[in-house]
Amino acid sequence: MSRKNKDLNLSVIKAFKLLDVYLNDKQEWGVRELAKKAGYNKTTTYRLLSTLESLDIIQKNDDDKYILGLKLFELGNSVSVHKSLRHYAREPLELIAKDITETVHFGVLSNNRVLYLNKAESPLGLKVSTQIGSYQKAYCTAIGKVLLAFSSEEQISEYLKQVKLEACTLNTITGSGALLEELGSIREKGYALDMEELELGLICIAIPVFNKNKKIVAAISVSGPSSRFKFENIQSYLAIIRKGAQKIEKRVRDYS
Amino acid sequence: MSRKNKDLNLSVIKAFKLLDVYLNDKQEWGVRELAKKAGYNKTTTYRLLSTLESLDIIQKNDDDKYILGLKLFELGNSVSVHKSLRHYAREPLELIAKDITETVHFGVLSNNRVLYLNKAESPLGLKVSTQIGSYQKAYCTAIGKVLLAFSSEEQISEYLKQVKLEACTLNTITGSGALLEELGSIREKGYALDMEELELGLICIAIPVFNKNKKIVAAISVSGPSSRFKFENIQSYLAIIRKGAQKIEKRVRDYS
DNA sequence: CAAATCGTTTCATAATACGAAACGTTGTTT
DNA sequence: AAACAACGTTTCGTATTATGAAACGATTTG
Repeated sequence: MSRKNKDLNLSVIKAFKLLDVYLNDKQEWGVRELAKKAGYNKTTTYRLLSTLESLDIIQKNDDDKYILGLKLFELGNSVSVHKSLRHYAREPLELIAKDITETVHFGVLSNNRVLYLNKAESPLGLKVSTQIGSYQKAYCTAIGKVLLAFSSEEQISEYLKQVKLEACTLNTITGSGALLEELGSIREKGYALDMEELELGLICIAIPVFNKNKKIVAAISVSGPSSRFKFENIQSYLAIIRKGAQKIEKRVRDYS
Repeated sequence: MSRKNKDLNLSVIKAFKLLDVYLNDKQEWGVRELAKKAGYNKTTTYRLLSTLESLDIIQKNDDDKYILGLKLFELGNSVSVHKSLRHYAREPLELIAKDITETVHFGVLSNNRVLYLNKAESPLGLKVSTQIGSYQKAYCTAIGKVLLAFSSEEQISEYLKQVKLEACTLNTITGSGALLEELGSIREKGYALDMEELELGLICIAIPVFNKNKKIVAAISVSGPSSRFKFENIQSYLAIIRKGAQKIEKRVRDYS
């Protein structure tokens, strides 16, 4: 292992790599399988897990499997970044979800991806279900495209430089020119659509949330299965979402 | 430093102790002040912070101060413990808060304390505001007393053995006998009141949430300033809260 | 009842975390 | 403008600690 720029604490990095495994796979692990997955010796893994357990970062469930602990829940809720945004959006999102009966998301751009800050789920059985705090590609989601569309030109060109537009479905926009055109169209219309560009059968509509300086601070999206999402409803959906967006905008006027 | 039962990874413990500081104090720190607060050498603290920063567990704000990072937000939202409870309670809490216009909390007992799993805040300016994921004393809060009251006899006597009933205000119940009597009264009435027992000027009312086996799984409380909380409203408050509790109970019938 | 698998412990060794001191910047005081 | 103070950051030799193969005891499985 070569010397890094700064000499970081390797044990700490290992500990968090273990936690990271929980984000990408299942939520309960034995020592040996987690060690294998993370690529560590089982003794090391055991000791790290024991340490994390002593801190309530990890805890054991009834089957003696290791799961993420409540201390992480506590720490996660103390993160101040975007805290007011998360908070202000909550009630309006709930009302939109209730009116439209589809899942509503609220997010911002963070490191070229959409970061979901909050959501309100559809009451129906068949629904989109995403994890708050998780990330998604921006270029093939309605919420991501609307966030990009109202970003500055520099941000958009930076995005196109850094992100590879890979096809997720046959509908995914994979050309820079086509995406720029789409973003222009979104700016004109004031909303974005995702017509099964991320996933087949999944349709979304999204609108921006601005601060008092007309700068975009976040976006709201509504997602549902193509079987329920009818074109004739889009205008009524938009009216409902805009009402929610306006409530949020009133509360985040000074956000930058 | 003497040898512990298990040899835990000290670096990992130190890293999380740093994060813990954020829970009890402010949310942005410089290296030296955080080192002083945590009791570590500034070089060690710097290296741990750098490590955590490389993992997005910590990030720097615009003033180059270290704050909790979005990776923690992501991890915290992935904690599976009580996840369904948190989720199911959300919309009903929002409706209660809207109807009563006071802050609503939803919590469980965890290690002899109340763990707040969710909340919905009062729309009013003067309001109670607690952090989701944080803890509070059980014996002097309405939500804690109702959770205790409907616990098993063993759990209650264990609680009394382990917890010291310290006075928070002049109204705090500090005697075991008096608390047992209060819990009995709560079981009879079906709800608990906190008449400024935790904090002067703060009044709460709480009711239990049961699963289909009539076992308590959580509780809902409504909290407000004594200036607004009138006795004549209690019955109407209870009706609203019970409606919300029933909605949650329908969804958590199988929770144990 | 033997074999396999689990979480856990041991121990000598190699790796790395450590802190005092120095460094380069920045903002403030004289 | 010079001196000072406080900050985050880097250096380097040393001492602490993390490491993993192997062994262990307990369950589970064939």
